[in-house]
Amino acid sequence: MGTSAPHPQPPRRRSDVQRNERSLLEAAAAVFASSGVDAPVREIAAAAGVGVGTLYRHFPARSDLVVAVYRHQIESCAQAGPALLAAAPSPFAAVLSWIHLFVDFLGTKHGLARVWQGDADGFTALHLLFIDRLVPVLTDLLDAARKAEEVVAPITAYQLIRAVGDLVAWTSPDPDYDVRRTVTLLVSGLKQEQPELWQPDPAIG
Amino acid sequence: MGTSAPHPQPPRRRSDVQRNERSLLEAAAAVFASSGVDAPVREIAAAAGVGVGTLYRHFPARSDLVVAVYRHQIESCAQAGPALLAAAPSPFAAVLSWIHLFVDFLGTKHGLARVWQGDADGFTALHLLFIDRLVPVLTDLLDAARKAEEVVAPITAYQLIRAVGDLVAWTSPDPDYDVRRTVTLLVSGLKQEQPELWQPDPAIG
DNA sequence: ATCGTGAACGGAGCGACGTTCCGTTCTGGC
DNA sequence: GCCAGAACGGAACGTCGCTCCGTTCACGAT
Repeated sequence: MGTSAPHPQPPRRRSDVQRNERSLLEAAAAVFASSGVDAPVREIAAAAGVGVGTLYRHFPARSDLVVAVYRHQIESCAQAGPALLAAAPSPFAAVLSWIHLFVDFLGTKHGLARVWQGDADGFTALHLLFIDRLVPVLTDLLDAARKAEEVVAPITAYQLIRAVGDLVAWTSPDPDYDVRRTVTLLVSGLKQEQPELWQPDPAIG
Repeated sequence: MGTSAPHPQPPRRRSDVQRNERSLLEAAAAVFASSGVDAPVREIAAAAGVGVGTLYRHFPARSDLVVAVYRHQIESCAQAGPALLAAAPSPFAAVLSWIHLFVDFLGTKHGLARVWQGDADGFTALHLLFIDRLVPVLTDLLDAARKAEEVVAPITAYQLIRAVGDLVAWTSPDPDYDVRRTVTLLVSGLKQEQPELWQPDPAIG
């Protein structure tokens, strides 16, 4: 890492390209909000007044479009990490708060988590963005909480954030189920020495 | 055979109906194992040497077919509950073991959890079977662990089992992620008094 | 054995979807 | 004004879940 190319902007950007990309982003934001991130591609293209071909040229994978739409929200979530750590009464409280910030972000987008790791190869742009931006933030929070001896479970930030993502993925209006409570349960497990798994002796049958 | 009908079956069952149902179940089991529970309906029907119409007549919803295939496994999982409670060194160990039994069951069927609550109305046969059979079992385990003061978090069996289901839903070959570890983390949270959520004062900005 | 009938079958067909492909349009430099 | 080539757009293809209805066939009555 060193003198990385500052801004290798290619020669120019045609005006219609920029206009269409803007239209697509606005349309996608609207459609995502009303119909969820699983909305049909055609619907988004139509809302943008654009052909599906154009949509695919700008955003080859659905997750590319999703990250483009939500990038700034993810960014502000990432930036909230250090701030929370500074303001919270304890590192653990910061971890818990930040995770819930993340949950609120994911929860408001129906089915977002279904995208964030939906691909079989798990190599979507969303996945990458999460790992690049969010995992380091959570790692710092966890390290601080560990240093304060509030967290003892040997779990990586990646494991934790992915678990939360999975939990929130299925957000549905079930009155008997509260994701936030579950997430709190998960996070509170960090305070516990992880128990060994007792297994029945198969020989006893 | 003898008087092999202790249960007064309704009028009668045509032989071809029974034959086709058997074929479908066997084919479904094979296809589920090789291609996951999301396998195309046509593939299952073809493997059974049957038309899709027949498949749908026997199993109107995909989850009906799934429960038919896995019913006995779910059943044995349910029956393992009390046994584990009796044999384990502590009620909490029994809870943890039973949950992992459940995880192993779900984990081996790719995408099973995607079905178990896939419907928008969440009213699938699979959902019902889980609630009817598994939730009571886990409730007993949790009660025992609470009585032993090993579990203090106010979480219902339904919430816990659903959380586990959500976690396992996305089982994918990610070397950096281990569902079992996450589940253990979740369960170990049961030992903790649930923390209050600290929230930053929005006035501070 | 045969026959009639209604339940059971099966696969063509429909609509929705993701994705591709290529003839057409239009931008921007000359 | 002109043109090369980038960008467009939507028809088209393959796949999927699910339905619908003409055909087949099991089985009790005869």
